[in-house]
Amino acid sequence: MTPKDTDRRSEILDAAAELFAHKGVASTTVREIGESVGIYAGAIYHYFPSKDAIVRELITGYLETLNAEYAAKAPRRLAPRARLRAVVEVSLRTADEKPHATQVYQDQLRNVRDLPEYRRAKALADEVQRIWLETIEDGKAAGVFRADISSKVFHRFLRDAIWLSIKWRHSGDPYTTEELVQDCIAIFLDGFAVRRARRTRPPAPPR
Amino acid sequence: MTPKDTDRRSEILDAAAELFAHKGVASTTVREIGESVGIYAGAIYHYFPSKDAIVRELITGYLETLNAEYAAKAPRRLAPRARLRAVVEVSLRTADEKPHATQVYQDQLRNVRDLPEYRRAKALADEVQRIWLETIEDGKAAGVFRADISSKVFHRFLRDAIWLSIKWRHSGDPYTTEELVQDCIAIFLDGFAVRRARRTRPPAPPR
DNA sequence: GCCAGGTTTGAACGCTTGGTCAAGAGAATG
DNA sequence: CATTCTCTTGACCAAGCGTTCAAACCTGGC
Repeated sequence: MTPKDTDRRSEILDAAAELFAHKGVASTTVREIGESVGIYAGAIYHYFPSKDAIVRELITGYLETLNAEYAAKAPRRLAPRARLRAVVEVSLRTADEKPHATQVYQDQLRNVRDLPEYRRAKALADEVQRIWLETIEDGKAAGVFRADISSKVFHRFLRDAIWLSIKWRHSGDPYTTEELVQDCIAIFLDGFAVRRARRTRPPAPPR
Repeated sequence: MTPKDTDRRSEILDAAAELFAHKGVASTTVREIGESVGIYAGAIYHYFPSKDAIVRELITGYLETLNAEYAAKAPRRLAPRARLRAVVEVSLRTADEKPHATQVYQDQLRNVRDLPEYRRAKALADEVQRIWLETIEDGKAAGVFRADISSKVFHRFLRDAIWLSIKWRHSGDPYTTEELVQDCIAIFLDGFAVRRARRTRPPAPPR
């Protein structure tokens, strides 16, 4: 039976991602990964040098595609609001297509970001953040985003809301990614309050 | 040396919370907890029947104070916008005062919510969610929140943004909790876009 | 000085873990 | 049929885990 040959590797990667996402990296054993692919644990070490190498490849791969997508779909030439929308859309779509890797990334990066083996992952994560902040700052400079709220705070709120959406979206959901993007932009840019008159602080006091 | 006597128990609880929050429950050993209190691992079992009992007590205690605070500071008689603000403020303040327990709660509850030992924790978590949703629904009914965005989605975005703020706030931050509450409400209710004219969808199409 | 009882020790137990490895299975090639 | 090579097996570590427990330690009251 050799319908898939070099596929074993990615089969292991997928199975590991699912298990890691579902019950955490630390409490997933190499034996479980093997079991869910239908091989013994020892065979896994034919494809990967260690359990941690699997985790690392998952995280790095995820961040690479994310960055590539940002570059392709959210170039700087877009107007800030459109670019932010594109960034949000790419983030949500990637989370939707690779939910397991996304989750592993969130759960793990904080614990390992200072380890030398993860230097590349950290660099990629920094680049992701750079793009977000650049988009927000450009929008402020253009006068379309509020200058009275810290870019970092806004970035973190928005990023966390997006990243965590994978935890509550389940596959059989009729709520599409497109709708989610729509609602996300609606809430974060225009607010959840019904618009009657000006309600709170005046926009962008000069300072 | 007996300045604190029955305090041993809470000393263990605090030390465990800090370790759990910092490196995860699974990869924190009972020996480490003991070490950080200055006793041997065995002695911990004089106060707690198991490691899991410590986790459970942390989570349950956190959810209890959170619910009590909601009841005290965000009663239903408040107007929806004020009540939502109060809920946000209580959540952020509790996260600020008990950052470790908050983090353990976030990291763990998803993994254990169906275990019978955690029935009480699950009930408390459900009550927390009930209060959030009630506040949002009341606001929609009163016409001050947008009816064109799902309450669940808004709740989840806001909740996740708040819960995760503890991950990026560090103790020496000059950014106060009061400011954070302010910015949080500003973003989520009024939006990050500068208000010029109506920008996107009309408010609350009847349906 | 002595006792009683809560508290701590320190070693041990049973078990699981990530990782290793010599041996072999299986197919493809010649 | 023999050779070669990739992939898999299954037993095997050493290390580390949560937990247990008899024995020792303290400390306050008599």
